[in-house]
Amino acid sequence: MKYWSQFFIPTLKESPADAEIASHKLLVRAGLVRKLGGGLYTYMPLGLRVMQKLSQICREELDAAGGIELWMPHVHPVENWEQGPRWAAAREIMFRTDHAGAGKGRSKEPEFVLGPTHEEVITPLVKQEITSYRDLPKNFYQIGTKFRNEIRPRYGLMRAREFVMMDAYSFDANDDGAVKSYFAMKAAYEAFFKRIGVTAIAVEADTGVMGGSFSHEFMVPAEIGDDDVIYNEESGYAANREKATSAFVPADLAAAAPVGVVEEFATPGATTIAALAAQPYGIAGDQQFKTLVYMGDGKPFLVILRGNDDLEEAKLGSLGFTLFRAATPEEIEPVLGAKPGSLGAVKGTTKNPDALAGIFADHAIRLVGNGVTGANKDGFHLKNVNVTRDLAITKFGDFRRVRVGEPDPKGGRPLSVKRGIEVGHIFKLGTKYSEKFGAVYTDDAKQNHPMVMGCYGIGISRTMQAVIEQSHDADGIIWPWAVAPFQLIIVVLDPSLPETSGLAKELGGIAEKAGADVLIDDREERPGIKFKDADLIGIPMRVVIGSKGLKDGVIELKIRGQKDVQKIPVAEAGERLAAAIRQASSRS
RNA sequence: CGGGGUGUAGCUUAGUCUGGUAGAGCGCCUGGUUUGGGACCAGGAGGUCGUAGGUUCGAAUCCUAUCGCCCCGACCA
Repeated sequence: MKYWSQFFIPTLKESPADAEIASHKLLVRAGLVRKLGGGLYTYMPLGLRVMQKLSQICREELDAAGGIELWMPHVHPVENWEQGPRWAAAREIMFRTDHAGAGKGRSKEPEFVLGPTHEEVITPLVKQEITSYRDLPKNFYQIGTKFRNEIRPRYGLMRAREFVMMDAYSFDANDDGAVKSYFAMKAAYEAFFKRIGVTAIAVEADTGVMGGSFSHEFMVPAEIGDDDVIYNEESGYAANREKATSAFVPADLAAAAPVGVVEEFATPGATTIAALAAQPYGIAGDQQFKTLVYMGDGKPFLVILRGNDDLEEAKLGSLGFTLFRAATPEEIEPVLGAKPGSLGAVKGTTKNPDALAGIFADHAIRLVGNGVTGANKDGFHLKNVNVTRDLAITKFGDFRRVRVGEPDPKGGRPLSVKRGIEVGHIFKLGTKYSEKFGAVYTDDAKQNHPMVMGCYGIGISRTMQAVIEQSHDADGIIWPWAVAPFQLIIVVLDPSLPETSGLAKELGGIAEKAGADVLIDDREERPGIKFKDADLIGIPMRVVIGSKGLKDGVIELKIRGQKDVQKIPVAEAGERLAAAIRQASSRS
């Protein structure tokens, strides 16, 4: 039981100037957080209580799923990262210590980094501690601070430089076990989000810099989300746009027969798909091949798409390059022999084919069959280019961005899109890290194998904001019961009177016994301020004790977000309140 | 890192174009009247106008540099 006057809940009437979205404004207005700098926040007493509740529920669900909690350092020797598989890609977002040596009597200071996640720490630890199949599987987790020097922090806690995350790492003897661990975690995540009263849907996701073989993200549907979820409600298909695919290209599509010899024609000034589609050429986008040049680990490679399709850049991650980016015109010309706008991949037209790391084609170009592409000669294109005869494709793959309305891959129904906030992510990693760090075990036939890993994250602080984004109204936050900083607020309208303050204390005690965290607003403020504040900070259950009500022998009980107010005789108040609390607790 | 915007009291801001005593609301302090949905009256404290240079008789205002913050893009839990 806390008294408002002795606690610290600095609420604000006005929204801070630097907040744009509802949840960010409410975080600040309700006194949950205060900003130190971009992406750096103090969790104020009320916000900390929510974080602690989220952490505890997360802990309980992971423990139930077999997780083992530990605590790893946030400061990592840089060597761990240099040894790991993703240093090149991850270093950009990592905070690093000064490497200078002066002043401490050493020729060179050791270099440290602040941990953005902990694969590079847990894997060497497990290598050291676990060597036998008898000790597998194991799933370790921690709940703590993560550091990422985000280029652009955003929306309060939504993308912060320092944030609180649960991260878990599973180690299995074989792939079947790893799949089992993965789906046990998926179930634990679903239980967690259900308990905290948040709608979060699991969607197929790209594995990104983390690597690994498959992955799901947990998305809270919200307009302000950073991600597009492509889905069909009926079939149950849901995927991040980066990963989403469609049945747009039939799997059994036959290869198109050639229609004639490849022929060069002049296209002065026409350097875009649209320009070729216009007069005088009139070549529709779906009759063109689009040739893009990328650099993969320093070597150029080509991506061929249907003319009117867009590249989904994240899908290039499946090609296995550690780092890739679009090539610059200066890099393109020596390889292909032309500037962007006249590029193609027809055999014999590339200036320096040996420089290429590969030619990768999206399946959809098979729909083009015979089409037009750049001649690798500025101002010229080729027609009658046949996919199988004329293009030396290294590998076909899914590289195009899906479009809304295309048939979903599960049932052929039209795909839709909505925005989502990524609050959790699970990866089946495979042996990427265990091989790099030598985390092997010996099986019952004395054979050594790398452990098969999975890794899992829930953004606890981001989830707190996602809850607000999903659950608020014009007056303020509406906390789900399980994560509310306090579940019951007792508003004492005349706190100086012994009968009101005495009754508040008595009812508060009863409510606590029934399982609620209780806040008593005992401030000497006008009623309006107290009601507004109670709504703003979003306490789910409210009792009002005032001398007016006591004259009639009643107190009031109201549920946040509902309109009706129950008047309850003082004599029944304790019992009725306890019952209401038990009911609310059991529902959450 | 590219593009756009912005920095004035604890908070929200006016004033900047067109240089001339820095103004308001909220909050805070004192006194009074109030007291069931962000009260009212009277009085008061609080600002080197992000920072550093420059132009000028004179700079919040014009110029240059620099830093912070916000938004859009590429990345992430």
